[in-house]
Amino acid sequence: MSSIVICGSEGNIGFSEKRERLMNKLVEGHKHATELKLLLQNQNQNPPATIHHGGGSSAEALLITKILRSFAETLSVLDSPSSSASFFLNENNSGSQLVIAANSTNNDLRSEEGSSESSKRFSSSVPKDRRGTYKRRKTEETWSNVSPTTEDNLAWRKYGQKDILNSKFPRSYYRCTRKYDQGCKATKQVQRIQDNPVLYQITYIGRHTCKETLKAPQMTAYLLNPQDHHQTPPTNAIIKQEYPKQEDTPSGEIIIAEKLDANLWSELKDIEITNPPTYANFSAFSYHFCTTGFHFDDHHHGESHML
DNA sequence: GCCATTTGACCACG
DNA sequence: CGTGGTCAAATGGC
Repeated sequence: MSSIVICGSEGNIGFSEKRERLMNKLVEGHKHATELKLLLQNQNQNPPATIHHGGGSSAEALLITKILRSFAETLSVLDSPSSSASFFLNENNSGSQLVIAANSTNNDLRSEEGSSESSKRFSSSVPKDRRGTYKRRKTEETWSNVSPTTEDNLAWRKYGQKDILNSKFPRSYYRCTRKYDQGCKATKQVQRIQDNPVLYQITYIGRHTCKETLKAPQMTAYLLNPQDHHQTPPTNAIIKQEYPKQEDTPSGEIIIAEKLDANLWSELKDIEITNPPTYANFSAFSYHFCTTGFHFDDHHHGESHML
């Protein structure tokens, strides 16, 4: 199962309710599978020598991995705009993810609703010296995916968080840790999907121009094959992860999902390594659809959003 | 004390 | 003028 393309259908309006129920069921299933997986892991990790990454005896773990992946994929598909987006399975890192090839009319994380919070700290009326004028970049290569985890094994530094209009969850802004070292302009935005808080919509803006070091060498193999660089989004693999915690984690399930995903990843490595062609094909395929020249004109496309 | 995150303020843009 | 993206002082963890 390397790549899946689901070409968007047209307005399935009457389906919203069914879809919601479906999603609930799927989330539930995902949760159960997660628990099962953790159970298995615990069993297998008790023995002193846990040399193997991720733990878990291969057969069961693999199976659960697949199950979880199926859930994640299905959820992502359901959770995606019914318009003209395409979805791809992206296995480059932490478990299963769907890459949504941004289409020209929509690009963002916006979608959600119900805002309102104002936790002002203390209003310091002291005017701050104003930092140099900064330009907001307008056209950058962007791509996004939906994932049960915010983790992607890339080195990011959080530099901001914003409450978004009509969004229940804030959006977090990350930049590459090498921004100042190496002038890397990659950034990403992470936002929890309102109708399905188990999932995060992660939008990457700009690709890494830095040379990163590897944190987990094995991961590199996956991240990208250098050969296809017609448009290589998140090129290099990374090193360290800078955000050990989730943006907002109201319930424990997300954490579980994340933990799980880390393990998923290590297991997926095995899968992929034994199946190099699969990955290669997938990789080329997926990235082929990544967007360039994206505009930050969110305000206009209220209709295209994740439900 | 250093470094990453938080968070209010500032700024670009529609 | 409202909204979202970025900056940098304040804060917190190690």
